[in-house]
Amino acid sequence: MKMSKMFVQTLREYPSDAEVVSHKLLVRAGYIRKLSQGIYNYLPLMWRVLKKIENIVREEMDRAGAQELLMPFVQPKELWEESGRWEVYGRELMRLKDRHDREMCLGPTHEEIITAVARDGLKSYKQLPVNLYQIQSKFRDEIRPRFGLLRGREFIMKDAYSFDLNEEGLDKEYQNMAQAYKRIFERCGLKTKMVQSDSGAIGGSVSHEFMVITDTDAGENDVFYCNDCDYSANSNHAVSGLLEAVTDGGFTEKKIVDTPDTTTIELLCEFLNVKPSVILKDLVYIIDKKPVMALIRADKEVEETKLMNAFGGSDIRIATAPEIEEIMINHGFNAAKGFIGVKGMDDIPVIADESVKDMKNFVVGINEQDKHLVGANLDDVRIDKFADIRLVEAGEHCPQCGKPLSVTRGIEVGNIFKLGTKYSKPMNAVYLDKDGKAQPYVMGCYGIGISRTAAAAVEAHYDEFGIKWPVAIAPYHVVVVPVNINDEQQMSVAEKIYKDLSEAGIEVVLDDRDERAGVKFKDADLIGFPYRITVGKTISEGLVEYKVRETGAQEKYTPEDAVKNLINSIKAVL
RNA sequence: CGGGAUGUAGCGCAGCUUGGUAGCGCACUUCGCUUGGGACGAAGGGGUCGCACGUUCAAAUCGUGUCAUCCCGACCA
Repeated sequence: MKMSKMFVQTLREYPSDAEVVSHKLLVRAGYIRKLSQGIYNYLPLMWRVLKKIENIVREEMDRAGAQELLMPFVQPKELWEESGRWEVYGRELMRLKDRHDREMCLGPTHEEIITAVARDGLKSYKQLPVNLYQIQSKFRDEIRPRFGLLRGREFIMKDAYSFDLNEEGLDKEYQNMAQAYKRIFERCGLKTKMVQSDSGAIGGSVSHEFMVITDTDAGENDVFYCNDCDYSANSNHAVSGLLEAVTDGGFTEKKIVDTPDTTTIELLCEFLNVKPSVILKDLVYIIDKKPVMALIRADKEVEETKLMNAFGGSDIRIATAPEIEEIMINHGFNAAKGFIGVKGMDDIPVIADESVKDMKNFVVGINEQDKHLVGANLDDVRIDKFADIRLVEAGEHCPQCGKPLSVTRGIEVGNIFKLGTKYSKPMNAVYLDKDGKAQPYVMGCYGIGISRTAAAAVEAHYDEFGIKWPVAIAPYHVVVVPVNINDEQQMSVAEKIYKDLSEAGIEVVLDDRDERAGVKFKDADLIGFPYRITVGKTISEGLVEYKVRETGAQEKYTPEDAVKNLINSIKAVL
C-alpha cells in the first residue's frame, strides 16, 4: 500500500467529544468516524484491524470444532414472542415495522434465531453435539452509548451457540470454549482475566467474562480477584468473607430512643456513639416497578444485581425520595429517609443480606421520625428471605482461600454462558434420544465483542504519540519511510524494501508522500505500525533504521538484514 | 429517563454580553521554497452560524420551541 493513496485522514488534534483514549486515538488516527450516536464508520484501517481479529476468532472457533454460519440481523417478532423476550427485552431492542406493519427487530443477539435453526435441523441425538457461530453486526439501543467503540449501539460481535444432549456435554463444551477464548485473546496480544459473572438478561446459570484489565474509566466493570489463588469475579457476582463477621451493638436493653436529625448513618453513629456495623440499614428499591426493602449492615453496600437476582426481577433501581414518602404515607407513617424500617410494611417483600444473621443487639429504624430502636435482634425484624446481596470490598476474604481480595477495573471483551434449556424448552427445540423420546437441547452461548476487542487493544497498547498495535491485529505490519522522496537513492532503496517485504507476505505501507520527515514519523506513531523502516541519511553508509513501536528500540541494518529481521519477527508472531 | 453542558467550514475554536460585511488555527487546492520528529511564503476553494417560529429596518448575536451531540447516574459484547 502506498501511503499517498491510502484512505486515511489523521487529525492534528483530538476530537472534543471523545473521553477515553481508544476513542480519541481511533478518531484522530483516522480509523473511525461517527455517523450517529454510538454508530461508527469503520474506515479502511479499522476494517483491516477488525478483519484480523475476526480471522483469529474464526481460526480458533473452527479449531475448537465450531461451524460458522450467518443469520439475518432483521428478525421477526414471532420468534421473540416464543422465547418471551419480546416483552422482557425492553427499549434496548431496536424495533421496526415493515411495509405490511409486521413487527421486526434488529438483532441484539441471536438465541431465538439459532434455536429455531437448530430445531429445524437437529432432530436426532446422533447429530449432537453441535456448536454454531457467526460474526456480524449487533444492535442494542443502549441507554447511554459512550466511549466510542467500547459501547456502541451497533457493534460487531462473534456469537456462538452450542447444543448438547445433557449437562455433561455442556460442561465439556463450556471448558472447550473457555480454552478457545484464552487462545484467541492471547493471539490478539491481549492479557485477559476470566472472571465469574452474573448471567444477566441472556439468562442461564453459570457465566464467565473475559476482561482486559485497565486502570482507566474505559474499564466499566469492577473485578475482584485473589492474589493467592485463581478466584476472580465481576463485582455483580463476587462473594467474600467479611472482615468482621459477627457484630454486637452491646445494647443490653431493647428500647426506642430519640435520635433527632440523624438522617444519615454517619450522624446516627455519632449520636449513639456506635460503629456502623451495628446498625441495620433499610433501603427501598423498585424492582420491576414494585417496592422491595433491602436490609444490610450499615457499613456495607447493596449490590443491585445480586439483589435483583435474589428477588427474581429483571429491572432494578433505588427508590426516589418522593416514592419513599408516598410509601410512608400509604402505611400511615411520616418518617423520612434515615428512619425507615420494615415495621408495618407488611405488603412489601423484605430481603436481608446473609451477614445480617450475625448481628446482635443492633440499631434499626422503625418508621418514626427522629427515633430508632436499639438493642434489637433478628426476631424484632420481619425478614422474608436472606440472600447474599452485598457488594464486596477490596481487602475482604477470598471465598476460596481466605486471603485478601484485590479490585481492579476491566473491559469485558468476551463472555460465556451456560444457558441450559432456557430457550430450547419454551421454543420447543428438541431432539429424539435413543429411546425415541423428545428432549430439549442443553445449550450454551459464547460471545466476543470484535469491535470492542479492537478498542480494548488500544486501551492496553498506546503512548503519548499514538497507538501501539500488537503485530497480530495491526492494520499493517510495517511502514517504510523514505525521508526525502526526491532523493533517488533513498526512494529506490525504500521501494526495494517495500517490494521484498510485500513478496514475503508482510503487510507493508510505503510512505511515499511528499511530506517532511516529521509529518511521516508523527503519522506512523499515531497510526501505530508495529515496525518502521526509515530510509534517510544513513543510506550513505548503506544502512537503514529499524524501529519497534512497542519498545521504541531502534537499530541500524543493511536493507537486506532489515528485511530479513522483519520477516522473522513478524512471522514468529503470526 | 433524571442532572449538567454544547451546537459557527472536515477537525479544534473565537465572535454572542452591547444586533449592522462570518472570522482564526489546522486540514484541502495551486505555485515557490524546504526535506530526520506535525517548516515557511504567496494565492485560493469551502459555512442557509443545528432547525423552526418570533422580536427588529436588520439576528450567529435577543426570545420561545424543537432537534442533535457530549458529560454524570441505572444496561451490556
